[in-house]
Amino acid sequence: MVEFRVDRASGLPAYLQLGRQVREALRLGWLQPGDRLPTVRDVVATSGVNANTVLKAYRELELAGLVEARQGSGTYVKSSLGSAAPEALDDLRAKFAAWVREARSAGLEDEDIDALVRAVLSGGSDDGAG
Amino acid sequence: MVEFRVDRASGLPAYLQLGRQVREALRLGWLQPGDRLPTVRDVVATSGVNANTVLKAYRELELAGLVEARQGSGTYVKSSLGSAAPEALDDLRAKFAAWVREARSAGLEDEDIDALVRAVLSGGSDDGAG
DNA sequence: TCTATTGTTCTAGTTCACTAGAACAATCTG
DNA sequence: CAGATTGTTCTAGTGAACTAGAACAATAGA
Repeated sequence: MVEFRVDRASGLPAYLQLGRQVREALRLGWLQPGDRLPTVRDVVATSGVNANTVLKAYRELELAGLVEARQGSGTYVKSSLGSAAPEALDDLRAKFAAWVREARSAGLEDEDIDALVRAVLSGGSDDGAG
Repeated sequence: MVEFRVDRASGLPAYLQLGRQVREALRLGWLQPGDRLPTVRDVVATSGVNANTVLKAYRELELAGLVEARQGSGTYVKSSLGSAAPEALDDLRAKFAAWVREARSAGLEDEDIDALVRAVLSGGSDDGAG
């Protein structure tokens, strides 16, 4: 079962946060075809957002072909998104977690780590000769 | 000189994107006290956002004590944010870039990498025993 | 002083995210 | 069939983000 976390202070619309979390869960294998998402009313009770907002998120996922809504039953995962083997993901996650630990012990705050990661991922400069 | 990139499709308000980019540049040492930010009109011409939007971003940075606006002259960096040594940052960046390359060669798409990174950074589960 | 540059303020309006509440429709269970 | 559960639709309204355009204020430099 996926647990949604909606951060109202992030500035990102709630329906986008919900959609992103489902997509991430799909990529990491936490959600697989056939799994049921939390009901709209569940999410309303858990996260405090309005039913229409949840519905908007679910509808976009359905338009993308990722989930399927069955009235009276629930919303189910329709197709997967992951492109990597679970073992590879585990291995990479462990290595990245180690890197994070090293960064922390080097004195970096969480925001520093975030900035660094974001710079590499969006910038794409992976050669040290720049 | 910082180059702003405003992605209107990201869902994140433009003024937040601008503010975040300045903060990240401060954390990575790309901006230092005394440096001048692009003028409001520059940003307008470059990114296409409205002057009021740019001003909103700059004003929040000024409220945070990070920059100082001097009418007729420009907006200048007032204080730093980085908590780590430049060499440590370089070293960590190289290591993380290597990890990204490894992830790509393992078949992960950029979105997979993003999901994995986000999960580790926000979840904090860095032990493989979960 | 004069001129260009830059930050600043103001008004007016549009679009989108979100809320609130109610009602309807399909499915499952007994 | 009856009742509970779930997704769905609808109307109305609020507030934030953003746009557009104009004008003002302070600084730097000739």
